[in-house]
Amino acid sequence: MSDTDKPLVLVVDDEAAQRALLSYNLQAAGFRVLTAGDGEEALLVAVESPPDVILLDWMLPRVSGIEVCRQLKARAETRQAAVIMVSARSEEGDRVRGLETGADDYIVKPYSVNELVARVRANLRRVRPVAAGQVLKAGDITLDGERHKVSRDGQDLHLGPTEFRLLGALMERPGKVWTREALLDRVWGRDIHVDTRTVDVHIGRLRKALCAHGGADPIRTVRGAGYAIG
Amino acid sequence: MSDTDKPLVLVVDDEAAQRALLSYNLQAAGFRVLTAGDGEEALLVAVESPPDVILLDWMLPRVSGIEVCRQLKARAETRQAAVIMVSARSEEGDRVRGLETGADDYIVKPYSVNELVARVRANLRRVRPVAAGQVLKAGDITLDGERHKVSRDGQDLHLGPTEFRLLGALMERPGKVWTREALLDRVWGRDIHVDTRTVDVHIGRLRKALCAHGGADPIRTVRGAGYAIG
DNA sequence: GGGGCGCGTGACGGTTATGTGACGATGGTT
DNA sequence: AACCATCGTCACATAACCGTCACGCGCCCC
Repeated sequence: MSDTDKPLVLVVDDEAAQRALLSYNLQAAGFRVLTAGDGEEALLVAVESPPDVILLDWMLPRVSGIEVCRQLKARAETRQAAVIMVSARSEEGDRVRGLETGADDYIVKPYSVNELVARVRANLRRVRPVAAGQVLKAGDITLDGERHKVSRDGQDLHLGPTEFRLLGALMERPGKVWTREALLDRVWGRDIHVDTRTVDVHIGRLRKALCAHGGADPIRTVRGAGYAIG
Repeated sequence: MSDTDKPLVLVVDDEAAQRALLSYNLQAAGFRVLTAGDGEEALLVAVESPPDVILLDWMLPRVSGIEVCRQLKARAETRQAAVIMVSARSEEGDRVRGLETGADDYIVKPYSVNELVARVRANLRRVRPVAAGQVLKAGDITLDGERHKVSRDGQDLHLGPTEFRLLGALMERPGKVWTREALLDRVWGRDIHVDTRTVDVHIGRLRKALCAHGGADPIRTVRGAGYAIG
């Protein structure tokens, strides 16, 4: 139940001891953790159950971390995950190459566990504020990312999964006008073949849910542009 | 629709791999991307559909990047685009020569994709503030590109999509007198066949909207030339 | 002063974007 | 197996918006 809500971190490292250490600490910090011992396994696992954050060791047997990162960023299921490259070297060249392939952050060994967890949190908050369990507010609407609950004026509301994610996206930046394409990217995932009008329908359902106990429509339609909240 | 709103970036590089990498990352960052493999192609493409930002490799076959830049800055269609020169060398001399020919920015290989995207964004803010989500002010009028909101003296105003874009164009350069043709290019998009008088009508509607809550007409008509704001 | 020209503007028909109810498909649960 | 919730698509209605026209006015130049 509340287990599926927790952010999912994938740890990719060829040393079992390292995997165990990170896994333990990350779980203690409230994340679900998957592990993989090499690049191929990492790709399989990541596609199977797409993580929110991926800790990727630079040195991997067979397939290099850099290549894994490239492939992760090329797949629809894993593209929006935050990738943190972990490296034993500190050369600037590697750093540059790591970021070039699309890594979102970079951490150099040796590091403290606290620092690592902090980095994971920071990236998570950036990529998935709702999944990070933050509480968002816009006007009289409150969205609890941890409990997956939405309330208006104290009244709890019932939303479907898609409506919840849609509202989450809108509330990440109250006032910002999202195009339908941007919302499809954010809520449905990239290159999912879904008609852009589907957004309209779900906005309609979301509106109905938000106004179930009365109150004005909090969602603003901007003709020719998209939708915004607040 | 919202597609026309997205900023357009032209990538000029003779290496296909480089073009693909940049293209992918820029698209992921929300830009539309065109590519060209040499200087001649770049000029053709740029005139055909004028980009907002041009990434121009220094080393190009046949025509040098510096020459392409000069020609781009000499043409009306591409003059207002931001040109970012990309160079493998780091000599100060080249940098100076690059900026002398009219390049707006300069980036040296190797660079991280994040850095590059940041540079593109920065230049875009200068060239296309509204699409970049900037907030523009002219007198007592405020236009918020991200929220698609216009207010005067604190009062929110309601504008149609075309009026919004029209006001955006005018406010990007307060005081500048725009010809009707220039506004048609900018607001309606080129290769749209629309009567130039249509501009007048929309200026009229815009005026009405801007003065809905009182205040003087902020738009100045320059007889025989066009319109300006501020 | 008169004519020409450029501009402002109200009206109007056509087009487009959006709201919304209905429907079948899907997958999980009892 | 039947039920329930949710999803994506479609079709239709409607309201907002657009582009054009026509008319009238004021400015400018002769």
